[in-house]
Amino acid sequence: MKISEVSEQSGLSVDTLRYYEKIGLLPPVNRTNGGIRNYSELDVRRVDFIKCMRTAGLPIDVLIDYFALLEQGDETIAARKEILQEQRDHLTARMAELQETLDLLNYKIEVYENAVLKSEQDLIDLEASDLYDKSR
Amino acid sequence: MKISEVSEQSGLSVDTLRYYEKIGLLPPVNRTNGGIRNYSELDVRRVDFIKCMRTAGLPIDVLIDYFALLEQGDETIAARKEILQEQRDHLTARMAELQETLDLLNYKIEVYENAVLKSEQDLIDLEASDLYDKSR
DNA sequence: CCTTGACTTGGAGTTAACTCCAGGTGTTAA
DNA sequence: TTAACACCTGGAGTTAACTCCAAGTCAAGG
Repeated sequence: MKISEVSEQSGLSVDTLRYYEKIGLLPPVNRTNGGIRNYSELDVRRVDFIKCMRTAGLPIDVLIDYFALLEQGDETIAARKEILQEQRDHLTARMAELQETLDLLNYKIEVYENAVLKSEQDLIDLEASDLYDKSR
Repeated sequence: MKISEVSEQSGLSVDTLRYYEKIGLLPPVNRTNGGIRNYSELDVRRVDFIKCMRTAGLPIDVLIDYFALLEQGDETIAARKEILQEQRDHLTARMAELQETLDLLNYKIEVYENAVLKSEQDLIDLEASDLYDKSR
Protein backbone atom coordinates (compact mmCIF):
# COMPACT_ATOMS: atom_id res chain seq x y z
CA MET A 1 0.00 0.00 0.00
CA LYS A 2 1.43 3.34 -1.02
CA ILE A 3 1.73 6.28 1.33
CA SER A 4 -1.00 8.26 -0.41
CA GLU A 5 -3.40 5.38 0.05
CA VAL A 6 -2.55 4.99 3.70
CA SER A 7 -2.99 8.72 4.09
CA GLU A 8 -6.42 8.67 2.47
CA GLN A 9 -7.53 5.64 4.44
CA SER A 10 -6.30 6.88 7.81
CA GLY A 11 -6.95 10.56 7.51
CA LEU A 12 -3.35 11.36 8.42
CA SER A 13 -1.42 13.50 5.96
CA VAL A 14 1.41 12.04 3.93
CA ASP A 15 3.77 14.39 5.74
CA THR A 16 2.53 13.18 9.09
CA LEU A 17 3.05 9.54 8.15
CA ARG A 18 6.63 10.23 7.12
CA TYR A 19 7.10 12.31 10.27
CA TYR A 20 5.86 9.46 12.47
CA GLU A 21 8.37 7.15 10.84
CA LYS A 22 11.17 9.68 11.23
CA ILE A 23 10.60 9.98 14.98
CA GLY A 24 10.17 6.24 15.44
CA LEU A 25 6.46 6.08 16.13
CA LEU A 26 6.14 3.91 13.06
CA PRO A 27 8.85 1.33 12.39
CA PRO A 28 10.83 1.72 9.14
CA VAL A 29 8.34 0.80 6.45
CA ASN A 30 9.42 -1.65 3.74
CA ARG A 31 10.36 -0.14 0.39
CA THR A 32 10.03 -1.15 -3.24
CA ASN A 33 13.21 -1.47 -5.33
CA GLY A 34 12.87 2.17 -6.23
CA GLY A 35 12.83 3.17 -2.58
CA ILE A 36 9.11 3.87 -2.32
CA ARG A 37 7.29 2.99 0.90
CA ASN A 38 5.10 -0.08 0.75
CA TYR A 39 2.95 -0.29 3.88
CA SER A 40 2.08 -3.78 5.10
CA GLU A 41 -1.27 -4.78 6.54
CA LEU A 42 0.28 -4.63 9.99
CA ASP A 43 1.69 -1.15 9.34
CA VAL A 44 -1.75 0.05 8.35
CA ARG A 45 -3.33 -1.37 11.46
CA ARG A 46 -0.70 0.34 13.54
CA VAL A 47 -1.40 3.62 11.76
CA ASP A 48 -5.08 3.25 12.56
CA PHE A 49 -4.36 2.58 16.19
CA ILE A 50 -2.06 5.58 16.38
CA LYS A 51 -4.61 7.76 14.66
CA CYS A 52 -7.26 6.78 17.18
CA MET A 53 -5.00 7.39 20.16
CA ARG A 54 -3.69 10.68 18.80
CA THR A 55 -7.20 11.91 18.11
CA ALA A 56 -7.94 11.51 21.79
CA GLY A 57 -4.78 13.41 22.63
CA LEU A 58 -2.47 10.66 23.81
CA PRO A 59 1.05 12.06 23.58
CA ILE A 60 3.32 10.67 20.92
CA ASP A 61 6.10 9.71 23.33
CA VAL A 62 3.71 7.55 25.34
CA LEU A 63 2.85 5.69 22.16
CA ILE A 64 6.51 5.30 21.30
CA ASP A 65 7.13 3.81 24.75
CA TYR A 66 4.18 1.49 24.29
CA PHE A 67 5.40 0.17 20.96
CA ALA A 68 8.92 -0.21 22.30
CA LEU A 69 7.53 -2.54 24.97
CA LEU A 70 5.47 -4.36 22.37
CA GLU A 71 8.65 -5.17 20.43
CA GLN A 72 10.13 -6.72 23.57
CA GLY A 73 7.57 -9.48 23.69
CA ASP A 74 5.45 -11.12 26.35
CA GLU A 75 7.42 -10.17 29.41
CA THR A 76 6.27 -6.56 28.97
CA ILE A 77 2.56 -7.30 28.98
CA ALA A 78 2.08 -5.98 32.50
CA ALA A 79 3.95 -2.76 31.72
CA ARG A 80 1.95 -2.21 28.56
CA LYS A 81 -1.28 -2.81 30.38
CA GLU A 82 -0.22 -0.23 32.94
CA ILE A 83 0.41 2.37 30.26
CA LEU A 84 -3.00 1.77 28.76
CA GLN A 85 -4.68 1.97 32.16
CA GLU A 86 -2.90 5.20 32.94
CA GLN A 87 -4.04 6.67 29.66
CA ARG A 88 -7.55 5.42 30.17
CA ASP A 89 -7.71 7.07 33.57
CA HIS A 90 -6.33 10.25 32.12
CA LEU A 91 -8.92 10.14 29.36
CA THR A 92 -11.73 9.51 31.80
CA ALA A 93 -10.67 12.54 33.84
CA ARG A 94 -10.43 14.58 30.66
CA MET A 95 -13.95 13.64 29.66
CA ALA A 96 -15.21 14.77 33.05
CA GLU A 97 -13.58 18.16 32.42
CA LEU A 98 -15.16 18.43 29.00
CA GLN A 99 -18.52 17.46 30.46
CA GLU A 100 -18.23 20.23 33.03
CA THR A 101 -17.56 22.78 30.33
CA LEU A 102 -20.34 21.34 28.23
CA ASP A 103 -22.76 21.78 31.12
CA LEU A 104 -21.71 25.40 31.53
CA LEU A 105 -22.05 26.03 27.81
CA ASN A 106 -25.50 24.51 27.78
CA TYR A 107 -26.53 26.62 30.72
CA LYS A 108 -25.26 29.77 29.04
CA ILE A 109 -26.97 28.91 25.78
CA GLU A 110 -30.20 28.46 27.67
CA VAL A 111 -29.79 31.86 29.28
CA TYR A 112 -29.24 33.38 25.85
CA GLU A 113 -32.25 31.50 24.56
CA ASN A 114 -34.37 33.12 27.23
CA ALA A 115 -32.81 36.50 26.51
CA VAL A 116 -33.72 36.16 22.84
CA LEU A 117 -37.26 35.13 23.68
CA LYS A 118 -37.53 38.01 26.05
CA SER A 119 -36.31 40.52 23.48
CA GLU A 120 -38.71 39.04 20.95
CA GLN A 121 -41.43 39.62 23.48
CA ASP A 122 -40.14 43.19 23.85
CA LEU A 123 -40.51 43.56 20.11
CA ILE A 124 -44.08 42.34 20.24
CA ASP A 125 -44.73 44.68 23.13
CA LEU A 126 -43.16 47.47 21.14
CA GLU A 127 -45.32 46.76 18.11
CA ALA A 128 -48.36 46.65 20.35
CA SER A 129 -47.50 50.02 21.81
CA ASP A 130 -46.77 51.35 18.34
CA LEU A 131 -50.18 50.24 17.23
CA TYR A 132 -51.62 51.81 20.28
CA ASP A 133 -49.78 55.05 19.55
CA LYS A 134 -50.84 54.98 15.92
CA SER A 135 -54.44 54.28 16.72
CA ARG A 136 -54.61 57.33 18.90
CA MET B 1 -7.44 40.96 44.59
CA LYS B 2 -3.78 40.60 43.71
CA ILE B 3 -2.53 38.56 40.81
CA SER B 4 -1.02 35.85 43.00
CA GLU B 5 -4.37 35.35 44.70
CA VAL B 6 -6.22 35.15 41.41
CA SER B 7 -3.61 32.70 40.24
CA GLU B 8 -4.03 30.50 43.27
CA GLN B 9 -7.79 30.64 43.14
CA SER B 10 -8.08 29.97 39.41
CA GLY B 11 -5.22 27.57 38.90
CA LEU B 12 -3.80 29.73 36.12
CA SER B 13 -0.21 30.85 36.51
CA VAL B 14 0.65 34.47 37.16
CA ASP B 15 2.41 34.54 33.82
CA THR B 16 -0.64 33.20 32.09
CA LEU B 17 -2.87 35.84 33.66
CA ARG B 18 -0.57 38.61 32.47
CA TYR B 19 -0.34 36.92 29.08
CA TYR B 20 -4.12 36.82 28.76
CA GLU B 21 -4.27 40.51 29.49
CA LYS B 22 -1.51 41.26 27.01
CA ILE B 23 -3.33 39.55 24.18
CA GLY B 24 -6.68 41.07 25.11
CA LEU B 25 -8.43 38.00 26.46
CA LEU B 26 -8.74 39.84 29.75
CA PRO B 27 -9.51 43.56 29.68
CA PRO B 28 -6.88 45.87 31.21
CA VAL B 29 -7.13 45.22 34.92
CA ASN B 30 -7.32 48.19 37.32
CA ARG B 31 -4.10 49.10 39.09
CA THR B 32 -3.20 50.46 42.50
CA ASN B 33 -1.28 53.76 42.66
CA GLY B 34 1.93 51.79 42.53
CA GLY B 35 0.87 50.14 39.29
CA ILE B 36 -0.02 46.76 40.75
CA ARG B 37 -2.96 44.86 39.33
CA ASN B 38 -6.09 44.81 41.45
CA TYR B 39 -8.58 42.30 40.04
CA SER B 40 -12.27 43.10 40.52
CA GLU B 41 -14.94 40.54 41.34
CA LEU B 42 -15.99 40.67 37.70
CA ASP B 43 -12.43 40.13 36.50
CA VAL B 44 -12.17 37.05 38.69
CA ARG B 45 -15.42 35.63 37.37
CA ARG B 46 -14.17 36.18 33.85
CA VAL B 47 -10.93 34.41 34.68
CA ASP B 48 -12.90 31.44 36.00
CA PHE B 49 -15.00 31.29 32.88
CA ILE B 50 -11.92 31.46 30.70
CA LYS B 51 -10.22 28.79 32.74
CA CYS B 52 -13.18 26.47 32.32
CA MET B 53 -13.40 27.04 28.56
CA ARG B 54 -9.65 26.72 28.04
CA THR B 55 -9.55 23.50 30.02
CA ALA B 56 -11.97 22.04 27.52
CA GLY B 57 -9.79 23.24 24.68
CA LEU B 58 -11.77 26.21 23.38
CA PRO B 59 -9.31 28.32 21.38
CA ILE B 60 -8.29 31.66 22.80
CA ASP B 61 -9.29 33.64 19.73
CA VAL B 62 -12.83 32.31 19.93
CA LEU B 63 -13.01 33.56 23.49
CA ILE B 64 -11.62 36.92 22.45
CA ASP B 65 -14.31 37.19 19.79
CA TYR B 66 -16.94 36.23 22.31
CA PHE B 67 -15.89 38.90 24.80
CA ALA B 68 -15.64 41.49 22.05
CA LEU B 69 -19.30 40.84 21.26
CA LEU B 70 -20.16 40.95 24.94
CA GLU B 71 -18.73 44.48 25.15
CA GLN B 72 -21.02 45.55 22.33
CA GLY B 73 -24.16 44.95 24.31
CA ASP B 74 -27.52 43.36 23.70
CA GLU B 75 -27.59 43.53 19.92
CA THR B 76 -24.92 40.81 19.81
CA ILE B 77 -26.81 38.26 21.89
CA ALA B 78 -27.68 36.13 18.88
CA ALA B 79 -24.10 36.13 17.63
CA ARG B 80 -22.77 35.18 21.05
CA LYS B 81 -25.28 32.40 21.36
CA GLU B 82 -24.15 31.11 17.98
CA ILE B 83 -20.53 31.02 19.10
CA LEU B 84 -21.46 29.08 22.21
CA GLN B 85 -23.57 26.64 20.23
CA GLU B 86 -20.78 26.09 17.75
CA GLN B 87 -18.36 25.36 20.55
CA ARG B 88 -20.85 23.13 22.28
CA ASP B 89 -21.30 21.11 19.11
CA HIS B 90 -17.57 20.92 18.68
CA LEU B 91 -17.18 19.74 22.24
CA THR B 92 -19.89 17.14 21.85
CA ALA B 93 -18.14 15.76 18.80
CA ARG B 94 -14.84 15.78 20.64
CA MET B 95 -16.33 13.80 23.50
CA ALA B 96 -17.57 11.21 21.06
CA GLU B 97 -14.02 10.87 19.76
CA LEU B 98 -12.64 10.46 23.24
CA GLN B 99 -15.31 7.90 24.01
CA GLU B 100 -14.32 5.91 20.96
CA THR B 101 -10.71 5.85 22.07
CA LEU B 102 -11.76 5.03 25.60
CA ASP B 103 -13.70 2.05 24.32
CA LEU B 104 -10.69 0.82 22.40
CA LEU B 105 -8.44 1.29 25.41
CA ASN B 106 -10.83 -0.62 27.62
CA TYR B 107 -11.00 -3.42 25.11
CA LYS B 108 -7.21 -3.62 24.90
CA ILE B 109 -6.86 -3.57 28.67
CA GLU B 110 -9.30 -6.42 28.87
CA VAL B 111 -7.28 -8.38 26.36
CA TYR B 112 -4.15 -7.77 28.42
CA GLU B 113 -6.06 -8.78 31.54
CA ASN B 114 -6.86 -12.10 29.93
CA ALA B 115 -3.29 -12.48 28.76
CA VAL B 116 -2.05 -11.94 32.30
CA LEU B 117 -4.56 -14.40 33.70
CA LYS B 118 -3.56 -16.88 31.07
CA SER B 119 0.13 -16.56 31.84
CA GLU B 120 -0.66 -16.90 35.54
CA GLN B 121 -2.49 -20.09 34.67
CA ASP B 122 0.59 -21.17 32.74
CA LEU B 123 2.59 -20.60 35.89
CA ILE B 124 0.22 -22.71 37.90
CA ASP B 125 0.34 -25.37 35.23
CA LEU B 126 4.09 -25.17 35.32
CA GLU B 127 4.16 -25.58 39.08
CA ALA B 128 1.80 -28.49 38.82
CA SER B 129 4.02 -30.21 36.29
CA ASP B 130 7.04 -29.40 38.41
CA LEU B 131 5.37 -31.06 41.34
CA TYR B 132 4.48 -33.96 39.18
CA ASP B 133 8.05 -34.26 37.98
CA LYS B 134 9.34 -33.98 41.51
CA SER B 135 6.95 -36.58 42.88
CA ARG B 136 8.12 -39.14 40.40
C1' DC C 1 11.99 8.53 -24.91
C1' DC C 2 9.56 11.97 -22.63
C1' DT C 3 6.37 14.14 -19.82
C1' DT C 4 3.62 14.23 -15.80
C1' DG C 5 2.73 13.33 -11.40
C1' DA C 6 3.72 10.80 -7.14
C1' DC C 7 7.45 9.73 -4.36
C1' DT C 8 12.01 10.69 -1.81
C1' DT C 9 15.14 13.38 1.61
C1' DG C 10 16.99 16.66 5.13
C1' DG C 11 15.99 20.44 7.14
C1' DA C 12 13.60 24.76 7.97
C1' DG C 13 9.25 27.02 9.30
C1' DT C 14 4.75 27.24 11.66
C1' DT C 15 1.21 27.30 15.28
C1' DA C 16 -0.95 27.82 19.79
C1' DA C 17 -0.26 28.71 24.11
C1' DC C 18 2.33 29.47 27.20
C1' DT C 19 6.84 30.13 30.14
C1' DC C 20 10.88 32.32 31.40
C1' DC C 21 14.18 36.08 32.00
C1' DA C 22 16.60 40.38 33.19
C1' DG C 23 16.39 44.40 35.08
C1' DG C 24 13.72 47.32 37.48
C1' DT C 25 9.87 49.13 41.08
C1' DG C 26 6.50 48.74 44.91
C1' DT C 27 5.38 46.86 49.72
C1' DT C 28 5.98 45.32 54.17
C1' DA C 29 7.89 43.84 58.49
C1' DA C 30 11.82 44.25 61.72
C1' DT D 1 15.77 52.31 56.44
C1' DT D 2 16.82 48.37 54.75
C1' DA D 3 16.14 43.49 53.67
C1' DA D 4 13.27 40.44 51.46
C1' DC D 5 9.89 39.56 48.54
C1' DA D 6 6.04 40.31 45.33
C1' DC D 7 5.15 42.86 41.51
C1' DC D 8 6.13 45.19 36.93
C1' DT D 9 7.65 45.25 31.68
C1' DG D 10 9.15 43.90 26.97
C1' DG D 11 10.76 40.49 24.73
C1' DA D 12 12.94 36.05 24.01
C1' DG D 13 12.55 31.00 24.47
C1' DT D 14 9.97 26.63 24.74
C1' DT D 15 6.95 22.75 23.56
C1' DA D 16 4.36 19.44 20.81
C1' DA D 17 3.14 18.21 16.70
C1' DC D 18 3.10 18.94 12.67
C1' DT D 19 3.70 21.32 7.82
C1' DC D 20 6.21 22.99 4.13
C1' DC D 21 10.06 23.37 0.89
C1' DA D 22 13.67 22.55 -2.58
C1' DA D 23 15.83 19.62 -5.19
C1' DG D 24 15.99 15.45 -6.73
C1' DT D 25 14.23 10.28 -8.17
C1' DC D 26 10.80 6.86 -9.69
C1' DA D 27 6.71 5.10 -12.40
C1' DA D 28 3.28 4.91 -15.92
C1' DG D 29 0.86 6.52 -20.12
C1' DG D 30 1.36 8.28 -24.98
